[in-house]
Amino acid sequence: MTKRKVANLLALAVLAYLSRAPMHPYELSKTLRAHGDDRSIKFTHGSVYMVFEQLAKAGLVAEQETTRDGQRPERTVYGITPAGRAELGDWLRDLVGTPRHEFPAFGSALSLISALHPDVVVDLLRQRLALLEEQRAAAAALVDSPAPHPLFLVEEVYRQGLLEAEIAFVHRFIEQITDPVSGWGPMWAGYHELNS
Amino acid sequence: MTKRKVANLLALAVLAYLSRAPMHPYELSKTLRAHGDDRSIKFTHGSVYMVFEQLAKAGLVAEQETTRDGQRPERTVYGITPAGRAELGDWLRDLVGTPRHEFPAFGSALSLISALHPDVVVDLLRQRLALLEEQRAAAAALVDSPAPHPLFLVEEVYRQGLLEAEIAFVHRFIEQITDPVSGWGPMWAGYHELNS
DNA sequence: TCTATCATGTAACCAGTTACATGATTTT
DNA sequence: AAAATCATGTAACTGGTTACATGATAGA
Repeated sequence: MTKRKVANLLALAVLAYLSRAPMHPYELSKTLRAHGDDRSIKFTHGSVYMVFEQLAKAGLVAEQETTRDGQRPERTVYGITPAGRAELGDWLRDLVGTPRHEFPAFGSALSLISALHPDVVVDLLRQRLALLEEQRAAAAALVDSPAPHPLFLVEEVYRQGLLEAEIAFVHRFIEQITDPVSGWGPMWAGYHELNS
Repeated sequence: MTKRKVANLLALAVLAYLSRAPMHPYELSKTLRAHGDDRSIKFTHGSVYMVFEQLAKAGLVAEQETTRDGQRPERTVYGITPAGRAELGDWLRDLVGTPRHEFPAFGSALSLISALHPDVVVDLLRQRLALLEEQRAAAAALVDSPAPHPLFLVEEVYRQGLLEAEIAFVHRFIEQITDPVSGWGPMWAGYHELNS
């Protein structure tokens, strides 16, 4: 996997949309939000412009025309280049075919969690559980809503699966701490006294 | 959740370790790797120095002494401040108690996957499955290895849960595409012809 | 007509990664 | 004694976020 000229996943979305039709950055920004792509890709208004610039510099998109509508600012329309099309395909295949190590924040927190007292951890986990269950309900509503084709919601289904797994994990974790006979609580609390 | 002065999760780990004993950046870097924290937190040698600087600027750690060992470069030892201790606790509680929306790369790819032909998608998913199963085996080996206390592996257990969920999802997705009677393959392929 | 919001873009700042630098050990 | 690796740090580049700017509609 040799380094991509533009690594940001927003760039992947830009290439994907431009492979359908040329657009100017603002329009793309709107389209992304309209399609709910902000659920799966992180971007802001400003970053869209940045990505266009980077893609242009890398030769993956090219300025196509500059139009003006009344006295509004000029709009620069970009189209995808053949190199851009190739990159789009290659990148997508890479992402789908090869899992990469990621760093979810909750995992990081777990690795340092012994710095908290077990009693507060249990409280926090219960709170998390409640919030996760809310998210689960929201995701379920989305997935069950009428859609053009379930393929367009497949990413939500994936999230749901992850959510479900996290909920199960938090449940088990709470039990491991609080189990009255073999729970980690006392040992953890003791260890906690020692330092702090 | 008012904005943190230093947002990088590496900073959280630094605070956690310094809450035990003062250290200099290089030593901390080594300690983190020795503890396998690089599985849950992304950092490089260089970023550790950066984070110390940021933390110092924010008043969460403070330079404590500057020592020199033979003709090696000077080492600057930092200690956590009371403000740092407070930030550590607050931040951890926030991370554990409140789930935040994240953007796994596979999810982003899924949201754009219709740009690929369904046949290659199935191939790629099968490849992914094989790699995921390897990771699962590796994670299982880790979790089953003898450890001081399972609490120190709780983060790996979490990862395992996510992995398991992803494997299940990929399985189902493959079936949805390839099912001979109601599979999405043909429709998807047709739609794909239209543009490109 | 005033205010709010939309449409479009630029610029400044900050954080993170990579590469570089250099003396000290250890290995061959 | 040469080569490799460790120990420690700095600097340059680059990417991403936030804030700012400004004319145009639309709503009150």
